[in-house]
Amino acid sequence: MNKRPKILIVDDEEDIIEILKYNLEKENFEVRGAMDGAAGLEMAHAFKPDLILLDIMMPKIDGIEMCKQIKDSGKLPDTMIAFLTARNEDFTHITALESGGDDFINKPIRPRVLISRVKALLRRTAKKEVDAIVNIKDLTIDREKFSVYKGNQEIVLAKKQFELLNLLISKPGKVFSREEIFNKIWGPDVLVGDRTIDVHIRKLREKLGENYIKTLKGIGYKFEF
Amino acid sequence: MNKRPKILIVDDEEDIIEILKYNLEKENFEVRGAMDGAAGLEMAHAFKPDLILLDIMMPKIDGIEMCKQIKDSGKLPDTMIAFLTARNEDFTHITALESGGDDFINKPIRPRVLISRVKALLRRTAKKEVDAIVNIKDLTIDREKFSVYKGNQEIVLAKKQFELLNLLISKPGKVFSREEIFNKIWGPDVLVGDRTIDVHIRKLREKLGENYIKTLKGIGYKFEF
DNA sequence: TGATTTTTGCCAAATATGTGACATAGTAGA
DNA sequence: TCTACTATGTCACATATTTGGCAAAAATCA
Repeated sequence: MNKRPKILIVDDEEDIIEILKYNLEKENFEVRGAMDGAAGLEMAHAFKPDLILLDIMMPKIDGIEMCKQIKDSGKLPDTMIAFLTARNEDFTHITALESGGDDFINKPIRPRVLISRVKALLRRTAKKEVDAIVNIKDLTIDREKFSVYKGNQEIVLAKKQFELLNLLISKPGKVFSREEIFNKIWGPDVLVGDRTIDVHIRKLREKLGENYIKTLKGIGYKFEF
Repeated sequence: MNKRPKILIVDDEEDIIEILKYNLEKENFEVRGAMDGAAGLEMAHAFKPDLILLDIMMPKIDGIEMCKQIKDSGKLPDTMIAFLTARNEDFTHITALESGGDDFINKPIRPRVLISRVKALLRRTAKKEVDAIVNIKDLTIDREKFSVYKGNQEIVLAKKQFELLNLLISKPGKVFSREEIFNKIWGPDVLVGDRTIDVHIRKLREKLGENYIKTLKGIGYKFEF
């Protein structure tokens, strides 16, 4: 890592901020604090931290609301948010994750745990790229050149076949329902029979081999890796 | 949010209803009140609220019973239920959770807290999307990949089996009545024999192992964690 | 114990998908 | 223009898998 990661702590208890700050600075992070949601929001946009540690229960704007505003604004796409919560607040956990938070850390906070969680979260930030060339299993898909290699053997795919493969590997492992496939490849208006997808899948399988595309009956298809 | 969320308050103290109503209406919610469980049930089905605030201690039908009846009927799948409880009633917390409640709000009620909890709960309703990946015991359920892992052993489930498991773990520990399961998985119209669920449960148990799904005779099934 | 409910093994019906043969349309090259 | 070729889509039928159901056995409750 080339620069000191920046962390913003938002909590209405000054003591907590101080303790966290002390521990994190010891690990060479750059730390700032804010004592309520409004101040936190402002500082988030000015300071552009890599990570925000956010207490849920706060006056004025609560942590969840603040998180939502940050995530919705889209202005800090690379900032991770972790909630600080009291134990036994299972419900808030769920809401917190739904608001777009990336993790939560239970109070009372144990410094060791805190540090390792923080580091783990920052590692996640580091890699976030989408590429024109995807390698998966022994396949290489080049979205720009419109070509697919198995090992270094080129496989020529027809357009629909390529689109289909491309869709499936856009989220390897994810199951795509037939409906989703129709909508994404044929568009919502085109009307084709329901055997059509099977046929294309079959042709793909003929060219690629049997061990890439898996059928889940009644559910859809997925690329297996 | 496009429409005014509807809230039903059920409490045997008129004062409480009035105070809550006043505060919630100020926030632009549509509020109704009922003074006992029976009336509450009736109004719940007629009014179809987004959220029910439910006192636990009530004459005739208590709050927990009322909650159970609503959740078991499966007819108001999108209605959240929050209990109003006096502090230090931990034991009721557990029962209340198992009855399917979604949150608790402690009395005495502080309007600020009330409002923010209510908003949080409604946010949950709106964004129906739950986490794609759930970990529980040694199981990992990935809703996107439509797959289940026990440790790192993949277990392949058929659609209905997956749906069933998914329902059960959506509230671990909660007892799902057969009726609720029917309504949620088959929908209110489909007609299948009442041994059908058992059969699917069996197949799930065959695949997962015996220690996950517990039968409560005459009541229903639950996922034990 | 008897009554009720659930589990289980076995099987049948319903459904979804795979496959081969074929129709159509578009395209490139002669 | 014609021909040969390919991509796409369709159909009918074969197959595989899932789902639902019954009845006997087992478990549980009262």
